[in-house]
Amino acid sequence: MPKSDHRIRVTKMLIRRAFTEILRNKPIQSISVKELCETAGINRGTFYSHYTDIYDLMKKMEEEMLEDFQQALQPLLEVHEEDMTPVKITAGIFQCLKENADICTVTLGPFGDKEFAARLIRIGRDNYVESYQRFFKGATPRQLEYYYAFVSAGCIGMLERWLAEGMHTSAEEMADMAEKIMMYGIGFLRGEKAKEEVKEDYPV
Amino acid sequence: MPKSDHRIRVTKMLIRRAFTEILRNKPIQSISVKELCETAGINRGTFYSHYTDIYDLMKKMEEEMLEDFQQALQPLLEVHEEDMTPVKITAGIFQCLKENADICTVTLGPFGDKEFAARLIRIGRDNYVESYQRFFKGATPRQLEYYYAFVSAGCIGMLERWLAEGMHTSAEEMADMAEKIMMYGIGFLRGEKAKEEVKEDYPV
DNA sequence: AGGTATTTCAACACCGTGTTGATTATTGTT
DNA sequence: AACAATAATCAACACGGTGTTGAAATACCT
Repeated sequence: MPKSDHRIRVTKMLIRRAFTEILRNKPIQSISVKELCETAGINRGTFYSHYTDIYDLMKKMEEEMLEDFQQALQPLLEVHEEDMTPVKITAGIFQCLKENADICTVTLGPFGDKEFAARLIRIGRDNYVESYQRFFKGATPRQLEYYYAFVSAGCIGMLERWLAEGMHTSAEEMADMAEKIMMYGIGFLRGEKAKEEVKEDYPV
Repeated sequence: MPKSDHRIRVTKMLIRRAFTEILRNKPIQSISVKELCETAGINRGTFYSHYTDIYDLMKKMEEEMLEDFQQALQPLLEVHEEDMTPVKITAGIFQCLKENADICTVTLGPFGDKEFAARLIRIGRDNYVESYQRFFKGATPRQLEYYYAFVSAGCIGMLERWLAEGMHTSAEEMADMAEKIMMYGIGFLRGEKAKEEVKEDYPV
């Protein structure tokens, strides 16, 4: 039982390369299987033996990226050492997305898939929300809900802008900005005077 | 020259009603003109005399919604009285979207159009950014850029959640939450202790 | 080299598309 | 009420992409 045939890997690679290639100048809804196979240089029947349609292809590509993402996130969250600050975790996330930039730029781009961003958010959600929940006992569940909705979407928004600008800023700097905005809101633009007041209350 | 034929308005109404109806349980990419016309109860040729395809229909619907949106926003931004607080403006925005809920729920929903949300953001952008720019002289342009990317996407995220939950929370409360998160970040969950420190610095 | 798995190729019926021209129905105007 | 103009309907059409088939060719792994 050969778990990975060389031909299959080549074929999938060709398909995916052609897919991201086409997706650069054309929205996904106007990509046909025929066109994809022509630019990939493979037979149309071969495509159908791996995917059911274009959207199935996209879903599967996203799936694999998310697995990478989760795998990269795991060690960051497990290590409970004192030098594992929230900023480092966030930086790790940015770094991971930078490494999968080819997929992320299209799937998070203007023609991208909203559901993908939503799933990206959900992964972080479970890990963060409970520590927030436990900590901010004064806050209502609804407030927590909306706070999370805001900051998660906000991070994605920052991420999209980052990818759109070619990721010139370092992952660490991005993480630092994201962290500060989440912590201090607009105070982020005024420096970090409020930092010390909040620091000791923040859950690790 | 009859500027508005009764038949046309009826037809368009039927089309749009059927469109939002179908969009409730199915992504836009799998909606065919044929299916749309059948549920709308009109001839397929009639559709093509008004729109070129499904996406053209969506774009035109969004267009009209955005005009409404901009019109509703205008008076809020023009009035420079002291009782026109940022919260009231934001509340006005939420209220406007609530009134166009039928379109917004689908176009901002999981199967919605990313570009629509992006345009919604851009409308507010020009108005807000310059006042931020003028005020936060210490901040770099890039920081401003990313701050705006974060909070605009954050507001949309909150909005999506709001629409998804049936808009039970009042527009004012939503606006208040959004405002506080933008201002104080996670401090929002801890009450408003930091409020006074920042207030006098915030641009009207 | 062997048998197996994958890709290729041509062909097929099927369905939605976008357009056409003729016909019918509805509108605003006189 | 009668008119011309406009809009909606209908049937029909060519076109192109879809998804599947079976046989032949090719590449893989041991």
